[in-house]
Amino acid sequence: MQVTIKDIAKVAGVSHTTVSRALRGHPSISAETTRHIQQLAEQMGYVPSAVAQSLHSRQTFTIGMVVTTIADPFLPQVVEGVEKVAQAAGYSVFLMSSHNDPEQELTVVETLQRRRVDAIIVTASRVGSLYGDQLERIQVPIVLINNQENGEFLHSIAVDDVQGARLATEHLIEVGHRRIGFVGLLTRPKSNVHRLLGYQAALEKAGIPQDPDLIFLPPPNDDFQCGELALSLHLKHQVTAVLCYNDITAIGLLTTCRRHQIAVPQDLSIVGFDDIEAAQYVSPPLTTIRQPRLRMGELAMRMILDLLNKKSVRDQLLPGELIVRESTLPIYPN
Amino acid sequence: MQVTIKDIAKVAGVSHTTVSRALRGHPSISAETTRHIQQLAEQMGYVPSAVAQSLHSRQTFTIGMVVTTIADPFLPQVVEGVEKVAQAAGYSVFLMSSHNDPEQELTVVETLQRRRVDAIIVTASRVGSLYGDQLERIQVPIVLINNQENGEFLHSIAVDDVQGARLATEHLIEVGHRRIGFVGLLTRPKSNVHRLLGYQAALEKAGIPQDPDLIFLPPPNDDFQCGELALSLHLKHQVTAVLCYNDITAIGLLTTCRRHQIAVPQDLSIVGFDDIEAAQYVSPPLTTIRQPRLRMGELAMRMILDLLNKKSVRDQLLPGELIVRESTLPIYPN
DNA sequence: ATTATCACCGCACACGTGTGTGTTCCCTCA
DNA sequence: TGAGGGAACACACACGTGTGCGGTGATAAT
Repeated sequence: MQVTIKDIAKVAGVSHTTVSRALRGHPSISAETTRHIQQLAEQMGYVPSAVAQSLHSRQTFTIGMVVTTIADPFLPQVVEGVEKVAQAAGYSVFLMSSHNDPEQELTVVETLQRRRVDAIIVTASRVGSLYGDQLERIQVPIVLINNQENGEFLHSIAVDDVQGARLATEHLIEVGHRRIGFVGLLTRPKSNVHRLLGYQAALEKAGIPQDPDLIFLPPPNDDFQCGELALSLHLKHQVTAVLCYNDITAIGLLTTCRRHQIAVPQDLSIVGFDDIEAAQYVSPPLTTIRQPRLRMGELAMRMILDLLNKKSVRDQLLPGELIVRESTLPIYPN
Repeated sequence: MQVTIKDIAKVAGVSHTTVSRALRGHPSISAETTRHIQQLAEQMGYVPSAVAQSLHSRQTFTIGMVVTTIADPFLPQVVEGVEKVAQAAGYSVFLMSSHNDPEQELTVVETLQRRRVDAIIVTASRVGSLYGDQLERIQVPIVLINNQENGEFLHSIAVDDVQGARLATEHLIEVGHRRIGFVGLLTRPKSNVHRLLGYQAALEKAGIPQDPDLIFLPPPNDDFQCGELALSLHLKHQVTAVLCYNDITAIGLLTTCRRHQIAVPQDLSIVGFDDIEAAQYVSPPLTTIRQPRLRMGELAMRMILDLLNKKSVRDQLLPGELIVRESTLPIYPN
């Protein structure tokens, strides 16, 4: 059984009110009594109940972090950033997985309501169209990270997919490629379109005619398998370089290339997106667009804190960063 | 402002007691009233307060999941398993990082006490010697996953490091290797020793004399860098195969080999431990010992549930599984 | 000596929910 | 017709903490 302020009060021979005030340093309690009670609390191993405090103060100092699955290699760093800032500010994080299952998503939202979280962060979900109605009912701030729907009524932090994809494509053009393929993923509708737009913008700016055959949208599938299927871009359409929707897809393509004796980057250059951990470990190490995952998590939580303090915030669109490794090579090395 | 049972009571013209009972289907409330109130609750968007319920019932249906950092590639799957079982059982998970910082570890433990979590799961920490005293004070069940200290008073789930390392070493011996190196990590004292024991047991069983020079314990460092440093085993001591403490270390070694034009597996065979995601993506794909991470998380949470139900539980030592990929090769291919 | 001032502390209630113990009303049966 | 009983609900309190307000005693001011 846990020690309460009443227990301390009984031992100290005062009311629980006095104990409460002494522990919080209230000025109307004499210095001596305060010291005595604090010492007593220490001795008795008193730990205040956040539950009772929450009931009274109507804040829980908890936030809900909703992910599809924490096993997605993109997410751990984001969560790390969120947790870091949250902990420093005295908040704790409920981690909840939705698994892209509509029923579980509803359960998650309902659970967060029951738990009276002070705010919610949602990553890479199709929130907005699916269970946006549910979310609007909730009275707490919500921040979306890389969401796949336009929810204007909510706050968001996202990477600039257009700029990132353009940067990657420009890199390929710069080193001499002209037949450049794009591998998209239909499971991420919004950012897929944006990355495609960035790819096209770079081509257009360079005066390279667009060829619809070079845009490959595999049927919804495992990200890795989508990359494997994309080999046809090289075999059928003779592209010399490919921009993949993300690193997993790029690694899938990379793996298939090895199996088919296609040398990367000599025969085919490959660029990914995200810069997950594994990107630097594959061989050849993957050229990619880095998303500042840790910072995105930190920013999301900072935004939450601002919202809770009634400060005004504005949505953030963060630039991607080109990380040149060894999976891309000038087509005509000089 | 959230709807409470009192609000419903006012609208329905009954006491809040009746509302409470109606919503829980108490038999002493008439069927008609029950139906009416439940319908009213639905309409008014009532969501019960877990905070108030916790205060009354003295259970929070939350558990604390303590990790060093969620960015460790070993952990996401474990957390996934925990969260999955927890959610199905109506529990929510607080994710807390300790960052191997003693001060933060204390903060974390104190926070979990304040939050009145029903149980705690700790992964791969030096718990027991460091802040074990703190943990013993807590009255809730604690389960450790792959802990690095012997805390006999606590419950644990761990992979069989001895068996796993023996399995890996036997594999190398079986394909013809006799000069086999071992790369350990001093940052994980307990499992490091166990894996070393497994390695030695396999050598002994095969009648291969032990050579202290082949056991390499790099100074505490980044796991990846430890792998890089281990190249000396090959350069100085002519080993033909190396068992690395974990996959990150193995990948570090792999990367350095590529840089030094050492062909893997032709010149050097490498075995890792853990089977993290990246292991299958590197080239050559890494032969390793798989830890059933998802299942370990599930088992940990199931054990928690059993403990909360006063069932007796026993510690689990799970076998590792040899995953043969392409980083190991017979020394004399036939 | 009476009142004002002040330091210090306790009473009572609130937060939202759940439960033991009444309490009321109606019906039944001797 | 009165007692007994049961159905249906309300009262009051508890969980642990925090706070407005009022009270007590001592000292200072008039």
